[in-house]
Amino acid sequence: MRLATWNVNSVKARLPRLLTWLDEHEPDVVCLQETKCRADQFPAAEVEELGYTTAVRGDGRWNGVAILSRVGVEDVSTGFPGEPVYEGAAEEPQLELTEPVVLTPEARAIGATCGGVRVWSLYAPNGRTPDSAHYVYKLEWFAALREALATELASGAPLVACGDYNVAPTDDDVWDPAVFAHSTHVTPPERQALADLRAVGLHDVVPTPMKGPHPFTYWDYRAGAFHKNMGMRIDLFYASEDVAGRVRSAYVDREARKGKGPSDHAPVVVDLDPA
DNA sequence: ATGGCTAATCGCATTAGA
Repeated sequence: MRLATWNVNSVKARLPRLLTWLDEHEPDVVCLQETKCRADQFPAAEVEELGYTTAVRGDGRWNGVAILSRVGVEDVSTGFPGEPVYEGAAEEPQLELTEPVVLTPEARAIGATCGGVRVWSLYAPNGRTPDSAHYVYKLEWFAALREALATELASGAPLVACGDYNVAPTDDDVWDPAVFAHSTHVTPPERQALADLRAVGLHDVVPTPMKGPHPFTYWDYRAGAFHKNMGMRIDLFYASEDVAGRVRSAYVDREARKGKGPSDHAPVVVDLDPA
């Protein structure tokens, strides 16, 4: 069974590359993040032609997550209990004041059971700066995620929680720790949030880099960062113990970051032995 | 050759990404 996670940075802008990638790599399950489109605008028909059924969550602007599967999609959860609402959204001007503003959680998580594995596609809040409300929201989001996944893990079912975590687990997971000294993605509370997730029974399946010593998954579009391998490992594949024990291989497909019109993230691909 | 941002939006400038 082949699973993958990929922040595509707009599924519409990336659709030709996504379809080519699916055709070439033939994954059974793909978790997508930053689809940046409403659920009803997701190109479901195009991926269905390649044999995939879809579970999609998107509210139209930023964010957006999806699961593609050719081994079934059952028991879809559009989000998890306790998802925090980002209050900063309330500061945006409202054009229509006739109705009270109802804030809903952003489209950052979707779960489904695919081929007997509980799969979550996750897109953690960025955090922006460590002194921002968005950073507080990020930590709250991780805390709620931990509770939700702990509940699911208690059932004993095989589980995968993969996606763009927006946290580099160690200093080895950023190209230059000094550059991130006062930034999000590397602060002790963010790394503790990852440790708290591992503490409830999740294992970090670290992929093999296809080049260089670091399995980076993200490179900024600017300043030739990819060319210079100025990257970060922030797309993570967390798995329950039994799934982690079935991992035959895991790698970063940095080929998908090359060429014209790539996402700024590369897919992480994980092959599992049969249960 | 993998290159110096990119995508979406009530757009021609702003916001967000990380």
